[in-house]
Parts: sequence; structure tokens; C-alpha cells
Amino acid sequence: MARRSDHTRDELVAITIDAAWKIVGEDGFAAATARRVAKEIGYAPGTIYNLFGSMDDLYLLVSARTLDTLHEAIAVPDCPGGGGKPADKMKAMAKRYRDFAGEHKNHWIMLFVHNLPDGKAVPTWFGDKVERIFQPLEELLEPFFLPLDQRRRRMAARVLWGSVHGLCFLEATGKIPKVTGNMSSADLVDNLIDTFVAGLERTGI
Amino acid sequence: MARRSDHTRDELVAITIDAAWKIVGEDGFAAATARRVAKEIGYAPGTIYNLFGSMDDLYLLVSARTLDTLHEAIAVPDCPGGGGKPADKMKAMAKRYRDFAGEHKNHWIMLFVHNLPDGKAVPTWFGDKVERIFQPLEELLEPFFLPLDQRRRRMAARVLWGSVHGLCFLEATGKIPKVTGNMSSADLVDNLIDTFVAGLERTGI
DNA sequence: GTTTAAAATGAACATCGTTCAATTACAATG
DNA sequence: CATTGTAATTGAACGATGTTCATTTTAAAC
Repeated sequence: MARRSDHTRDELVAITIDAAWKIVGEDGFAAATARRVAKEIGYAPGTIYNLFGSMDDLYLLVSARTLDTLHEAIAVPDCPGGGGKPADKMKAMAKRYRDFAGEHKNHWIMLFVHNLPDGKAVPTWFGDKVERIFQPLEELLEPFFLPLDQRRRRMAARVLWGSVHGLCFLEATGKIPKVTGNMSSADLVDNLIDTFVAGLERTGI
Repeated sequence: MARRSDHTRDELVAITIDAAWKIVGEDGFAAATARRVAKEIGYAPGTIYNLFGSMDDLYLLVSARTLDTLHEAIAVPDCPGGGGKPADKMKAMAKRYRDFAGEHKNHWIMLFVHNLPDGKAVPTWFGDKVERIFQPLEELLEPFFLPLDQRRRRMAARVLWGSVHGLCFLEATGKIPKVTGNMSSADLVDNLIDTFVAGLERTGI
């Protein structure tokens, strides 16, 4: 039996999230079972339920870490010189997103594969973390909208992010048939951004 | 014991797909277990394995029906008069897509939630059905590209479909926080199409 | 040293996909 | 009609899953 003075409760929570994060990264979301996580931290399965209440709550915390890491990867400071067209900055941001999805594929896919059971609602603190993902792009979209037209800018950020996500997801899960030879998801995303931004410019401020 | 002369093997296959389809529609993908489907058709669980080999193979056939129904819903004949801007036609097509996703929510989500185990590859006949989904949109995109520039047109179709899908998926699964009040996924999709088409026109043929 | 409350346990329950020896059903044959 | 042989059907069994909770262990308080 693990001794109760081995770790404080908070330490144990952190250790467990670490373990689950590691298992997901190595063997995928489906491998992060209660028994597997318990074995990894050297405790019994029941302990996880003392700590989190359910596996779903643990999964939510793992996904929270994914969102934090993703946000960190995306929201690098604007290029120092300030040069470069907005579209290029967006493509660079999308590339960082794609790179993240590639490097943390299992964590990233888990964001969309894990769903709470019907009754359970996503807690607001989690929704806030999702919301935060859109902010860096919103800032890049500033030049295309009047200062007071926040609504359209927020909309554009969501449309663009949702679209980039859709393309990456279809590719990562193999749901989209390989297009004619040389056409990667990178090409698709760049094409989306170029065309969308051109549309923004044409539509006018 | 069900009598073996009750149905031919082909009939039994059809009946089983029907049953699985019905269960998914009513109670979601997770409810379509081997035992539940078996009970629904009045056979033992083992029979399903005689027919399909594995639950994954049955799920693939259910998803095939979803793709067929979706294609039918999307590919309605072009409006008779031939009037209307392409962007409007695309919005109408996207609306049919969204409506389908709404009416057959469980079937539609299953398309993306169900994944074959690591080793197993998606059969080509299934990939063809996915491929076919893009065709109606490809045709609507004809006016924007030179006849010989098939590659860019195919790319645009995939970008646009992938994006529409991404927006619908995020909304259907509740992964995107409700935006500021009055901003539905319908608005987001229409905005995407308007801006993207404007971009296509600006980029020029 | 005793008491007590919290922490940790792991067997138990109802599920799941899957396997496969045993059973049943039916057509062909004698 | 009886017999045989084969194909269809079965359901118990296996190793998993998430979850519960009575039981045991631990460490602090008295």
C-alpha cells in the first residue's frame, strides 16, 4: 500500500496528471485507463477516484494541459521588426498549430475524441482555455476591421481557426482521402489563409 | 435459436446494418454494442462475427450508409433556372450539409469518432465514398478556375469542405465556446463561404 | 498508548469486443 | 424415411473496461 505521507494531496494530483499525460502521449487516449494510470503512479485504481471523482474529470485536466501547451506554442511574441504581411504571420501561426498537432498528435486528437457523457457540461474554466486559443489570431486580424467592429473580427477568427482545425483533423485522422499526389495539409491551410485574407481585403473594411 | 432459413445471408447482413443504423440514430454510436445489435435482430452476438468478422467492419458499413445518404442530400440537381450566384449555391449546399448533420447528428458524428485500430487501413471503396462528397462542390467551383486548372479547383473544394466540416464539428460536439450571443454556426459557415469566394474572385482566374 | 479520521485498497459488479467448442438445422444422400 | 454431413447459430468463457464501497492501513491528535 502506498503510504499516505508519500505525497500531499496536491502533489498526488499533479503526479497523476503527469502520468496520464505521459500515457496518452506514448500510447494514445484509449490506453489511459484507470488501472494503467494507477499502476504508473504506484497506487490502486480507487485512489484516482478519490482524487478526481471520475476518469472524465482526469481527462479534462489532461486536455487542459494540452490547451495550455498549445496556447504557449501559438502565442509567441509578434515578430520583433514588425515586418511581414498579416497573411504571412497567420500562415506562420497556422504552421505552429500544425506542428503542435504533429508533435503532440495523441494529445491533440484527444481534445476532440474525448467527450463528456450526455448530462455533464464542460466547466467554464475549460471553455475559457478554448476561448483563449482564438485570441492571438484575433489580434492578427486587427488591420482588416474597424476598431469598433469587434463582432466581425471575432467571427473571422473563429471561422479561420475552425477551418484550420477541420483541415488538420481530417488529415490527422486519415478521414480525408489523399488528394492528387503532392497536396499536403500544409498546402490546404496556406491556400485557405491566402484566399480568406484576399476575401477580407476585397470585402473592404 | 434463430432458424437458419429465416433469412438468406444477404438479407441478414442488410437487417443487421439496419438494426445498427437504428441504434446509432436513437442512442448514439456508443450504444451500438455487439450484444445490443444482436438482441435487436434476434440473434446471438456470435452471429454478427460470422457475418462481418468484427464490429469495426459493421461500423464501416453503417458509416457507408451515412455517406451515401449525405451525398444524396447534398447533390440535389442544380437549380433549374440556372440563376443565382455560385456563392449562394454553395451556401445552400452548406446548409444542406448542416441540416443533414443536425438531422442525423449521431450518424454524422460517428463518421469522425469511429476509428479503425492502428493496423487496419480504410478500404478503398470507403475512401471513394468520401471522395464523392467533394464532387458537387467541385462543380460549383468551375466558374472560378480555368478549365485546365483542375488541381487548384480540387484543392479549393477540399479546403472549403474541410473548413465547413471543422466548423460544424466544433459546434456539434460543443467544443467551440458559444460566441458572443447571436452567432450561430450557420453564420460562421456563410461568412466563410462569402469571404473565401471573394478571395477567389480577387485572386483572379 | 489510545483514539480517530482520513487515505488507500482491491474485490466485486456490470459492462465491453471477441473466440470457439458445442449444438442445432437443414439439404443431400442412401 | 432415416442417415449423414455441413453450414449456421449459439452462449459460455476470457481479458479487458469504469466505477463503487466495505475494509484495511496510516498517521496525527489526545
